[in-house]
Amino acid sequence: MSEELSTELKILEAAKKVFLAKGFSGCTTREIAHEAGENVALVNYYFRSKAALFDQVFQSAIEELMYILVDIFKSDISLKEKIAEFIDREYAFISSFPGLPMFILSELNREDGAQLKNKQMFEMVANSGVFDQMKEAQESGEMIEIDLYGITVLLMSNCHYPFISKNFVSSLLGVADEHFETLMDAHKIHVKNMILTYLFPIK
Amino acid sequence: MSEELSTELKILEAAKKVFLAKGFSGCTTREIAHEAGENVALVNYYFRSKAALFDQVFQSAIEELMYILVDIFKSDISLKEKIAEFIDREYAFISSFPGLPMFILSELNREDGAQLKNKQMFEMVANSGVFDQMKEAQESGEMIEIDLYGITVLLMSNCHYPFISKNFVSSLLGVADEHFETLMDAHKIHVKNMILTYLFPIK
DNA sequence: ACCCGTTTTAATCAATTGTTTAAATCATTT
DNA sequence: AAATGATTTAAACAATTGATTAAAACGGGT
Repeated sequence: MSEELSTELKILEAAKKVFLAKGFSGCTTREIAHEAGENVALVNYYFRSKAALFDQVFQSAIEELMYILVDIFKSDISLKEKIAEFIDREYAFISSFPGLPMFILSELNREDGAQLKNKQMFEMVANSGVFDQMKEAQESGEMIEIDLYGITVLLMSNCHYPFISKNFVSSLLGVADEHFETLMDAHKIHVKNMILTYLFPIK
Repeated sequence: MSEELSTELKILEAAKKVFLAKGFSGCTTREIAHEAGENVALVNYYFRSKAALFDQVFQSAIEELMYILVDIFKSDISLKEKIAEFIDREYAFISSFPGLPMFILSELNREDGAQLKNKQMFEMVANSGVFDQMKEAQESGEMIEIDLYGITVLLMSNCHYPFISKNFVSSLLGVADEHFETLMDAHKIHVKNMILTYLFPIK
């Protein structure tokens, strides 16, 4: 027997779904209320405004995405293992929420749009000792010379973009929806091999 | 002395600028008209509707992005050179229009949004003989086994995403705007090395 | 049964939206 | 200069937007 959600939670869940799919400018409060099966006025009653509700959804989306990073990077494994693990977990996670990367990136691009507030997450990565690990691996020659920006964009590019570009590439190459998951699995293998052998070349 | 643009062109250029920056749902016809310095009614007078104007902007954006691909792939150089050249030209082009990838991807994601109409471009790539070149390079063992999807997503990921994620990564790592171009130049080197050595490993 | 704070509802608000209209202006031809 | 068609303008249209209101319904405590 399914537990009934509170009205506030129903609206929040509906907002997540609708904002993720359509973005802030692409939907209305009425649409969110209808998705939640509640009265329009309740959106403002519980969340003050559309913008405030959006902000709550956005910040939690960011945190969900960053959590994987923090969780892996503070663990007690080698840098190479961390990166391999990150790619695996990132693909698995985004497969469950394919709209998440596009949502975050496009809303960060919107004028007067979402802002990264919670730098706490980044600081947790910084304090995980992973940067020392990087420096060490580079000094020993195990890892190539590459800065934090390069490694970040390299990983994010190859983990996020395949999902972001689904509609584009699929319609360009004529890929059916049911084949997408298989393609993504195959692509992850390529990405892992490519990035790991590039960052950690066999001497 | 600057040549005066026709009203129709002024509106079209303004529409490109505004749509690229804010997307279809993120702007109004009045905003476009104001950017063009023209009366609101002229938008509909020349382009029938906001949607029709958008469609025109979107299709031309797609064509601009695809033109590089066609132009390089039909040229008479080796596959490896084509890929290297593609990365160079893609970075140079997108540096001039940094909003283009995000615009196309996010509008293709929008419900009832933009659709890829012009498959002519893809057919020109298909007819360029580049697929035969791929098959040949793989049979000779010069290139690794990877399908068209894999190679497409690999290239697009590493050429588009760095620009798409500018706001995200910049604010995450605290990168100032004036350093972005330098970072991007450095990143292109990594991307080129990484992709080329992965696809064409030295035996 | 009554009270009282919380939640929910339907109705309404002013502002903004894309689009249309009808009149005014312009440019070209006769 | 008169006439014609194309262009431009200001005004208005109905529909939709985020948000607010006041009254109704609900629920726990006495």
